[in-house]
Amino acid sequence: MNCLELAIPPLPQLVTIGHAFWPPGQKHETRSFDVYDMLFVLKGTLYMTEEGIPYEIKEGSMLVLEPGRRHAGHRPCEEITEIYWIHFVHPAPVRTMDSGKIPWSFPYVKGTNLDTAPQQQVMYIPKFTSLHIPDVLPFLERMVELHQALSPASSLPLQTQLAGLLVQLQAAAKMQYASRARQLCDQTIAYLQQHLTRPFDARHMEQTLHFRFDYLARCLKTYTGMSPLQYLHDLQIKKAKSLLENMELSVSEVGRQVGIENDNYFIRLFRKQTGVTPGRYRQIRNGKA
DNA sequence: CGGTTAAGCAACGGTCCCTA
DNA sequence: TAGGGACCGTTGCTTAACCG
Repeated sequence: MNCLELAIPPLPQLVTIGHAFWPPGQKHETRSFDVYDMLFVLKGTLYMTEEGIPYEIKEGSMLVLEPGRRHAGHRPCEEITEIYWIHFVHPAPVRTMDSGKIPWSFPYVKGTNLDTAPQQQVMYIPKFTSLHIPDVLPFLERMVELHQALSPASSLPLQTQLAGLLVQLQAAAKMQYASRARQLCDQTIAYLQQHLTRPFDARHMEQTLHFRFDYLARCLKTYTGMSPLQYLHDLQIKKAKSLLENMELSVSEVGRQVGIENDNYFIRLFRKQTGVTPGRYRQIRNGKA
């Protein structure tokens, strides 16, 4: 399934939302404008074409029309068709990606107290997919309600409902189409993040995730290129970097905080991953190099 | 003198490759 | 998929040098 990759921040901003029942014979107008148009079909079928590509949006499906593209209804509805539409503004998608190839667990660099701008991140929404309607309907209904009684008290909740809906769509894209190997890779990453400060224990990981260690390691390597231990070290060194930059802890204490008791080993590992020793790294980052 | 870093050594365990 | 073996990385320990 194709997903649109949108850069955040900023978060998408809602322009309008609507709920309608289209009678048989009604067809979407032909137009091109600079907002995203998200269409959810609850009953019936809507026929939409975008830049010459036809879509049949059946009951329980959604389609995202992109800004700046020409879209039109290429066939009238054949029955009473219940739809929700949402218009929101946001820069054009960075790219379109197959959901199976999205690096869902790629770790972002976290902001620190020295940063003055948010780190650039991305979000994904499915371009065209079927949905579990009970998951998204509460968001749609609440948004219509808030939009109808728009006021200073409801405008922020309305925008947060849109964000919640987008979270739901992203989660659906991730879960519905991820292979078992991909899911196991994500579970392994979650395990490593949760057990960051504990000594690595392959047997405990097997028992927790209910798969043989060999298989879990292979799944992880397929999508991250790293073994479990390598991935764990990557997480530990990232956390150590943050502690060195932002806390007044000794190198030994930083090592302990990230789960590496042995000073010597911590320094060697840090140097191997970053090319510099922990003390040197702190000097460089604090501008004392 | 204390904190940090480097290096050598040995034991252990993980990884990789091959075979059945 | 499992097991065996070679290789290599990790880990803990020790010693020593450097620096403020």
